[in-house]
Amino acid sequence: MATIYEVSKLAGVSLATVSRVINNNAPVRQATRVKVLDAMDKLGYHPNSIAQSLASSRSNSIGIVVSELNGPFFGTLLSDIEAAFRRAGKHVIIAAGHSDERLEKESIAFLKSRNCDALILHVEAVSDDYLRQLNEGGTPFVILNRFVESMSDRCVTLNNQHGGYLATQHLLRNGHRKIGYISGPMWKNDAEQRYLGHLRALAEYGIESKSSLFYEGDFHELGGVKGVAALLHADADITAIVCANDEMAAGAVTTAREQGLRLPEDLSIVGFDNVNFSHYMYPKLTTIDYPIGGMGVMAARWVLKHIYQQKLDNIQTVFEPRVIERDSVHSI
Amino acid sequence: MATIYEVSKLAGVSLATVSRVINNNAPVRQATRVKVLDAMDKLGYHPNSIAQSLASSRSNSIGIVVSELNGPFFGTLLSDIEAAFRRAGKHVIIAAGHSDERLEKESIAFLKSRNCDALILHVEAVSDDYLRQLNEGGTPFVILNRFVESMSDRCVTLNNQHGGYLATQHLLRNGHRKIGYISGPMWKNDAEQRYLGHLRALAEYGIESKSSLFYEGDFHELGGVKGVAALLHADADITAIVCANDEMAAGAVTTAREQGLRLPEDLSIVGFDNVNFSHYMYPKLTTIDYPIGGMGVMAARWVLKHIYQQKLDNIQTVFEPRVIERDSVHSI
DNA sequence: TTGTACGCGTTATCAA
DNA sequence: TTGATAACGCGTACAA
Repeated sequence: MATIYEVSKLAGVSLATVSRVINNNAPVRQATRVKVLDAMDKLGYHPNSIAQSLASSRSNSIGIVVSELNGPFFGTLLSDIEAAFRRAGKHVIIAAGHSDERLEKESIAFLKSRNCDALILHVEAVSDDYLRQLNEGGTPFVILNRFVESMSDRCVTLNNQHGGYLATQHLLRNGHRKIGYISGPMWKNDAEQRYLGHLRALAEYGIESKSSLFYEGDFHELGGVKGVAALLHADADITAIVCANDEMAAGAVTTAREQGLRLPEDLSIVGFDNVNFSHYMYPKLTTIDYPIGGMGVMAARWVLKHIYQQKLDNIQTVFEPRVIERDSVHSI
Repeated sequence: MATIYEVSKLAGVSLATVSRVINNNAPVRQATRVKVLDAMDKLGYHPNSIAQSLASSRSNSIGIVVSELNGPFFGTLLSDIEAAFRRAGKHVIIAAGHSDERLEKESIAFLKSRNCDALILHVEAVSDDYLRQLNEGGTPFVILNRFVESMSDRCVTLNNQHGGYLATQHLLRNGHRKIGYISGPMWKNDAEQRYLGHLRALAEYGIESKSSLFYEGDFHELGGVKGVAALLHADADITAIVCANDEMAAGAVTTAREQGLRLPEDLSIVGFDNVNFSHYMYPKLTTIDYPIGGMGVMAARWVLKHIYQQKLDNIQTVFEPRVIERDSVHSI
């Protein structure tokens, strides 16, 4: 690999000048610039990004922590984040936290040890206190899908509560009154918020919530499977169920059908997230759109703006969910 | 951030000794080691991986190129690769090639400029010649899902042809004789191989292929949608269709049902890949398992063994597909 | 078993 | 507008 030194020799200029044309951050006479560019071309020169990093104490890399790398939800998130940074010549280093406190901390430590210029965190298990402490640590970060008081400007969140509200309201408007709810793990903030929204919609219609209509799942298929079973068992005349995410909705749909119910005639179901497979389901799932890709891009823009001084404005931190009407809700 | 220099001062030893205990690649007296470890602890020292890289001309990072970051297929691939490297203290840098020649080349250039120690490539658009040429370029790489003659030991592939064979054979064994085929883009190697396998199974049963039973799709949902429409239009008494991947199968299922067909009674469908949503479908999709996660891990092991000198054996380069029987095939 | 000294390929400061 | 030259933080011969 050719170095900046060889380029400078071939072009007959100094190291410094070559560096200047590479970064074009200082005036260089056009003729000189051309000479340098030519030399770089002839030698097939590419800057060594490691050396650049060491000298500039900047790695041009951004660390991302997500819960899982697979799964439809994080796939679109990562895809959009990667694209945004790639355009800017930055690269992402990705680590999986698996919703586990130890692993999340390990991931963050790992990324920091990689000298990331910034982090984008979708973490669920670590405490707010931990994050506040991390905040003192030098490496700046943005938080996805979670609101921490003292760093509100760096939290990109969905209005989860409103999403939960919309899901239930949609059912209510379609005439349903006996509505089951399959929740995510209540220790997760988004799960709690969605449920709160559900309760609010119910309250608006003067319906009181009953514990027999609630099931706490795991945000995975199995939670949906067990959830319908439990709900149907406890209260056979439920006409609709809202699932706090699409994966559980998938499990719910399958199980309900296996129990002999016609969907959506006998049971309406609405999901949450609008992941890519939700319209491969049968019936196609009515769900709440979670614009995760856009939120990822916004997090990326925050980093680009505040860490790399790009001139960007309109950093939006709160996103609104909306209903995606498909075929899994029956009007009664 | 504390540096190795401060540690050496505090511990009262030389830089070299500190380096030795960090990498523990040279004898250090136990007492000395303890002193150094203590000093590192007191200072909260963490090695600067960038400086390590520059000095050792090794980045401990592996570049991965996949077609898409989202989508169920690549998600599990990336997840397993990341986990494997993470355990070894390496990290991955991921880039999307989008099945486009220019983007694939750009991605590779980008990763090389990041000084990756090795690359794992799932590329479809670049030519074999390009890969052979890349092979001269210094950065070693492993190829996924593609066989290039002169570098066979570094190609981790699925026996796609056998997969195509199995899919059709399964249908044949269930009594189907009029079988449609929705292919991926024939310029893609795996699409071609799968189709060849299909033809071979047909031939074994003495059935000749008809062009009216073939449709070239795009490996996406839309291909399945258009595919069934075309196939059913051309030949109304088809009893089964094999789709060259699960996404197309999803589109096929939906469209067939919209055309009033009962599945699987009126039309059997088999997919390929066994992506995670294939059992969220209705009917649950019978498909061919593509052990993509395991193949990714194997690629990672190759890198660990050959680039990082880990003592690993049993590098398997050819994987075998198998039938996953679910509910989308009807026996006649 | 330990220390010295140089090199890795850049950036950045200061003069010129 | 350009050129010396000192960092950047660490690995690694080579010497002791």
